[in-house]
Amino acid sequence: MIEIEKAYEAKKYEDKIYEKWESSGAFKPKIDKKKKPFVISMPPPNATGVLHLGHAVMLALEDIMIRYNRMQGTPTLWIPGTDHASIATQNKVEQLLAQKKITKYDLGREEFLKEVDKFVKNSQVNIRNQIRKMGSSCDWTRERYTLDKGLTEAVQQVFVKMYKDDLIYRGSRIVNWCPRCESTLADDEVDYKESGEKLYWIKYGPFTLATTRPETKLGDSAVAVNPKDKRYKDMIGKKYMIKGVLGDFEVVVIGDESVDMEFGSGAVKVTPAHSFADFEMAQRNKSAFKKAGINPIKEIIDEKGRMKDNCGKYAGMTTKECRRAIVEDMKEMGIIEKIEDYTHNLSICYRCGYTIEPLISKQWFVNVDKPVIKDGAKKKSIKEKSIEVVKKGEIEIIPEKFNKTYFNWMENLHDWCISRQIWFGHKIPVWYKMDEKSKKEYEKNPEKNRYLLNDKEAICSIEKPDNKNHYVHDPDTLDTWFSSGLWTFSTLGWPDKTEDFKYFHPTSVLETGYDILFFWVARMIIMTTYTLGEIPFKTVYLHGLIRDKNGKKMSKSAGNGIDPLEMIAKYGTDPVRLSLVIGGTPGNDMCLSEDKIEGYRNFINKIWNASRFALMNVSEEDFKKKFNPSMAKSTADKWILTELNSLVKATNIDMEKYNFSEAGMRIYDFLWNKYCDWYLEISKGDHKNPVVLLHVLKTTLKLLHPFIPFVTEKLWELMEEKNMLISEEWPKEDKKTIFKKEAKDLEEVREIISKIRSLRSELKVEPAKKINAIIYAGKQIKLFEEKREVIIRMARLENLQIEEKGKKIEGAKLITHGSMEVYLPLKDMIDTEKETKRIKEEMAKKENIINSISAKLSNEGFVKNAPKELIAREKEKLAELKSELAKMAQNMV
RNA sequence: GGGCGGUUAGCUCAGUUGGUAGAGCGUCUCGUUGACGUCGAGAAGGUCAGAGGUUCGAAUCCUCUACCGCCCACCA
Repeated sequence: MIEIEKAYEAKKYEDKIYEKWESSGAFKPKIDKKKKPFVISMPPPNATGVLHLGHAVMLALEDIMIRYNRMQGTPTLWIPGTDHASIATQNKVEQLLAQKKITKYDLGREEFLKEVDKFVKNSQVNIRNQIRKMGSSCDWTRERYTLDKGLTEAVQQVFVKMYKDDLIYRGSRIVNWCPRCESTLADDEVDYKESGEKLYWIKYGPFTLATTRPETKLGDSAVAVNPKDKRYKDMIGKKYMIKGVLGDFEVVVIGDESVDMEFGSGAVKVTPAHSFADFEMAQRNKSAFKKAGINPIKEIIDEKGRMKDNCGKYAGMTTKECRRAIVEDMKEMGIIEKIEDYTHNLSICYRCGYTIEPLISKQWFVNVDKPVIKDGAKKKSIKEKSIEVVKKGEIEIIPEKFNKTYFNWMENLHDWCISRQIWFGHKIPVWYKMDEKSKKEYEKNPEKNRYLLNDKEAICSIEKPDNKNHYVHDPDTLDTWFSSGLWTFSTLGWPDKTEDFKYFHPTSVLETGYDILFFWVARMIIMTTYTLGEIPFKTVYLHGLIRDKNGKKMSKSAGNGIDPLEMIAKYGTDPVRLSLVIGGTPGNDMCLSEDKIEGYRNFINKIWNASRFALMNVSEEDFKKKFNPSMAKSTADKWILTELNSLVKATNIDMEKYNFSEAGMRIYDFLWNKYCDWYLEISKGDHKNPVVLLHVLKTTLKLLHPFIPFVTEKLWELMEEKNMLISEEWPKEDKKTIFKKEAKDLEEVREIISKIRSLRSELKVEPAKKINAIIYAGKQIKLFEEKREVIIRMARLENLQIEEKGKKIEGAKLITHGSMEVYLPLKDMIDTEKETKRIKEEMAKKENIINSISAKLSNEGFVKNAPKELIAREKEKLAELKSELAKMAQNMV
């Protein structure tokens, strides 16, 4: 007999329990080549900072999978780590420096990177603590960081391999450029924001055309029209002189299908150097430009978003300033016809929100269409291969609906721009040969003198080329997703052929939010199938976004955010985990409120108190007894064991199908509504069986452990178990604990008690008032005799008479259950009028059901086509209802 | 513009091969019964968005409509 506190206090135990797990080595798998391991690479949080709910739900779900598999006896590995998140982190540090009025240029590259490292080290300490707070059972001895030496080597090796395969090339193309970050961005790193702008109608030689960006007129080289457009058809191929604010200039008219005849005047000015659509149009119409002798590319905006020197008096202005000035000048010249309000989508940087400036720049790209992966006689592009592994089912995406999204994205993938003009990140392993003079010149200002990097004299190599020539390292760093694309295998020691790599790769599950399916998941598939020729993971499980109570996105500005750490401090980790898992289905967003967390805190306390009761009722001696099915004595024992067995069975199915919410709910229901409300209550009477009481509880604790590891582990410890629960064996089905007859019997007792309770409540008989009851139990007389004490106590009876059968008892209320009858002599306690009304309503309800079932049974089609079992069940139900209805009439006063 | 998804109790959502609907929270009534008031007992509450179709039978499958949401593309 053990006495514990009345309420569970999470704060007192959680940190200690975590420490105990970690120091015991339970998080570290033992490599056993006879067994297939279960592996998850934790999506590495950005090294920028604090844990939010997105991380919390990720950690909760992954820890559930990990603990479940570990308890199955599978060697289980969960690798934690952090991502350097180049742009995000660099921006963050720049912001911090800005508070001290320092820019990165003040510090210089080297010093700035030292600052970033300091910041990252600090963040990592926080992140580690926060991951621990969530109870995550990951293997810290294998923790990795994308800028680790080993991972950096992996990145360089893959780059070199791609370079040798001619998959990587350096080229001048139009790119998304963020003038604030002064870097390129990948297509999917661009966000769009609706913005109220102006549409300027400009007189343009023989045309009038509409534009939102009059300042780009300085870079125009053509006017495009739709070849089907009768108005302009004859002008295609001709050259025109256009009056401009800096004097006249020449354009050629090109015909392009993409021009919308309905929009504006149907004629578009073309600025290939500063618009994606225009760039593509120029490429499609190369010959027209050539014929006209016009160079399509006229660059007018620089990397800082300012007008270039070729823009005369506008040179040096930002594009915005230039627009204002140029519109004024155009007005003066009388070439502005009208200005309209216009709303459209502005492209902005996903990291800093600054307006994107498309411009032409020399960058490194990955060719996604070049056939390079050998597949039998054929060769496949990385894009094709990545589509194939999902199509063939080698990788399964949960929920399935994201397959389509994935294919759609992959199929439309363009060459991936991987170079970033960011200081923080993996340097591109390319070296440029230069003479001494150029090198000196270059090094004075690498940012500005990039043009000196001659890629015809470039060498791709991890080490600096070692000879007498002068070499300059490529100043750029790689897109952060390049390195995270290697995450599943770079963390396992690749390119070294380590034991870890050989044993644990490919990983089992990749669990993450659907919002980074493209950013990360798709890139891991690309990079891994290309580099290793194998998939990175077998299953992708995508969770949804966490929203607030009203389904709104949580954000700082809206003030509706919930801080997981604050909730943990208030309620404990277990409730936070449960509230993030229950009610969530893969791929769907989920609402979270503090109420919900509080509700699960109550559940945790319920478990604590159920255990408290059990511990108080189990003697020293009983503790030592090992449960076996023959110890089940009473009907209640057999019922709860049968229920437990089906719980175990259903839970296992749910866990295998990744239905964690269902699994959690089912265990919740079992513990609260079956174990506590019935079995435990019954146990307070004559039929106490401490061994079963404890066995059922302990099995339930095991099932709950992946969901709520802390409280279950604490209780396990209190039960004086030697092993920690984290390393216990997961419950299996045991057919010997199925007692069909007894389980059904107890359900009948439960039903009778519920019906008496319900009637008492309907008739407003106070709980304190004890009443008499007579049960005609028929064949079940023995069962009801056995359960006499339970019925009296739980239905709050004074006297209970149990007979096999008997006469009607006049004036007593009748409850029926099957062929059983229960009479409650309540004559004096009832409001007759209300009671008559109630009975009439109930009888009407019953009649309705009877009618619909009879209709069904007299329907030829139903009888012919429905399964026999169903028909039999319906018939039985009908008979029962009819007899109950007949008996109900007796209750009419 | 292209694609995907949603619409079930007051709220948040389950519903697994089609067999007349479930949970949590909230609401109402009652209750200091030997673990728990972070509790217990009981109750009310739904034409499963609308219309049509397939079927003996539809929340579930098909078509259309309405409203909501997301992703992708981005038009000057």
